[in-house]
Amino acid sequence: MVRAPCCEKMGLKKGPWTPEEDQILISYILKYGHGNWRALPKLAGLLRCGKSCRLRWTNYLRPDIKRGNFTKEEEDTIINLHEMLGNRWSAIAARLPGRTDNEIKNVWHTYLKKRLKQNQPTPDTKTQLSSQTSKCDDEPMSNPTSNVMRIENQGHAPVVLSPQQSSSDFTDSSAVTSENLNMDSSATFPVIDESLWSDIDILSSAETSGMPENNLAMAVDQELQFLFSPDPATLESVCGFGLNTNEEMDFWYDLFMKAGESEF
DNA sequence: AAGTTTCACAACCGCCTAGGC
DNA sequence: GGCCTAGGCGGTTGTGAAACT
Repeated sequence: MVRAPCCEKMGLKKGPWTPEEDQILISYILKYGHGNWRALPKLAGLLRCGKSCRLRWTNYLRPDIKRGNFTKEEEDTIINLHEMLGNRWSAIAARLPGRTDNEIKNVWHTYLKKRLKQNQPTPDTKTQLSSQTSKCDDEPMSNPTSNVMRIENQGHAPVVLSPQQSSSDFTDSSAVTSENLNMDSSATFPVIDESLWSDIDILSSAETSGMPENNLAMAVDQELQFLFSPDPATLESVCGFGLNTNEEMDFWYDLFMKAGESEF
């Protein structure tokens, strides 16, 4: 892919924004909106690239942004969500109204990570928990095997998201706090690996391409056994908490029917 | 008081993906 | 189907302020 020339080469300004630039950007967006970020700076009369304008707006100028220190509740929420989601800052930000992914990321790196380290268990207890901790501090602590854990919490039970869904799909839900998460922060959930969805895509296309039902059932069976190992009870618990939408319910129901319900 | 280090956060960079053509 | 672009995301850097020596 051919990259657009950087701002400086285009004679565009970089670095901190001035109050005048802010004012121009705000008044333009309030008047005309931001349909096309690339065209916006030109139309607004700013010597900035569209990307810079977008970042300035989304991270700083947006009227719904909450400025000021994070409350204890917000910090706990970030910690809980980070434990579940890892470094998916935008997903975390979607659950904290008025906070941006950039702000949350900064708070995490400068403060919360250290706070967590201070509260970290002693080496003994650490050994016991070793199966739940990852090599990297920034990786989800309850996610020992997968690259990305696609489990999100929608009020009560965690939701397993398909790749077509994002946390922003749930922005209508109220802000998540450690209280209304309604969960034990030490609770761990079976991990859904990102590869699950691609595997299921493959199986789905096999289905539509007319793979014999028995073969398909076996393939799905094996896939699920593998993905949800170590034991079928784990899978059962996955079904129990993961199916919060009718679509998901139907999807998994179909899948399990084909795989042979008795197995689970 | 001056120099150095650490902290906090805004901004940038580069990669990825969806969607249009 | 392949190319291109815009927008989104996470990682990293730059810089001013605060704290420390």
